Amino acid sequence: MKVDRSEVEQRVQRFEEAARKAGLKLTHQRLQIFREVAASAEHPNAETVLVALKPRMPTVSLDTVYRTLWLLEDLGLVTTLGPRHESVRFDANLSHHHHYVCVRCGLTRDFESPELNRLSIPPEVADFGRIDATQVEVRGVCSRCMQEDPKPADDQSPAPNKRKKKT
Amino acid sequence: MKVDRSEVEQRVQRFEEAARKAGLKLTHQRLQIFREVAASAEHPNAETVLVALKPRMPTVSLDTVYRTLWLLEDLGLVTTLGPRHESVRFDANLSHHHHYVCVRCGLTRDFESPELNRLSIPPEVADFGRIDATQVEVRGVCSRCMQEDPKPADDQSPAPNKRKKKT
DNA sequence: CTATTTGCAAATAATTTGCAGTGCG
DNA sequence: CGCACTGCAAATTATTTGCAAATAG
Repeated sequence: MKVDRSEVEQRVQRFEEAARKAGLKLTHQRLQIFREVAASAEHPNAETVLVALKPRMPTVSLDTVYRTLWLLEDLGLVTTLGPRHESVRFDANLSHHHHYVCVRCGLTRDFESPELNRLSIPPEVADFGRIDATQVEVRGVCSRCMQEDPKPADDQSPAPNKRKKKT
Repeated sequence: MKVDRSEVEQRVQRFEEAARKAGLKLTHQRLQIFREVAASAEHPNAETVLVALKPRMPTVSLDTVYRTLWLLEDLGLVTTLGPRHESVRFDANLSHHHHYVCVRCGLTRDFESPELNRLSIPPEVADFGRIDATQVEVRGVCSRCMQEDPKPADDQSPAPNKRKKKT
């Protein structure tokens, strides 16, 4: 499943601009790695990106792919699915519920809502396959983290290359 | 954050019954591990469960915790948050969108819905912290996986102890 | 030119597995 | 009282890091 060529070009352009603005070097690797994620609607992981890149660039290494992808995340040009470096978490709540997740510390809390239990999903989603369940995920910064540092999570200020820490 | 004692007891009872029905041994470790997850609203990971258990059971090992937690998942008594053994996936789609996720193979597809972009979140959720975004996750089994094996995902049939495979 | 970035290989972290002893049913 | 279950230690997988060589600007 490919993303529209025009959309890809637009994304790439946004990247080039952001990189330039942040004073980052526009290397062949970075361009290709970003293009790969931007062109895929499959939400690839690092390994997948590497494999897709190999034919074009036989020498890229997995670590460069990782470094670039996290860099892109820092720049706000890609997001991640699922918990970042975190480990699997287990949930013994079997009733239909929804989640509030703190994007800083990973704190996750359940909440219930009969209304949210009955969302109407666009009909085209059914084309992807069978639908078994529907859940709302609310993302934000929890009260505790807000106290520690009230800066906005979507901070676009020029602070590239910051390294992520373990939780 | 603790779960109601009565709720915990109910969950434990459900576990004991399920284990007995499946012919599994009700060991001290299993009981305690389940009780720990059942009593926490924090969705602990294996490590956290282990640490919580240590005072009561200084000899439990991390691998037993893992084995038990996956067993509980097989029994349908706990679910997992975040991708199971999977790796982080990256998403270059910056517009507000939602996800369809195949629980068998991990395939993830975006979809858009102006309606779902404006969900009303229960006010008590704001108590957890700041709300930055809201996303719907639709789970199911994708068409491809359905073809391979149309069995229901919530299959409660007596097939315990099955081992999970890598994706 | 020269600070960034890359590729390699070795280091970590999370999770799994083989095996011998232990205990539940 | 046997076979499922456990604990240990070693294996595997995903991701990160140190460092010398390569390269964008």
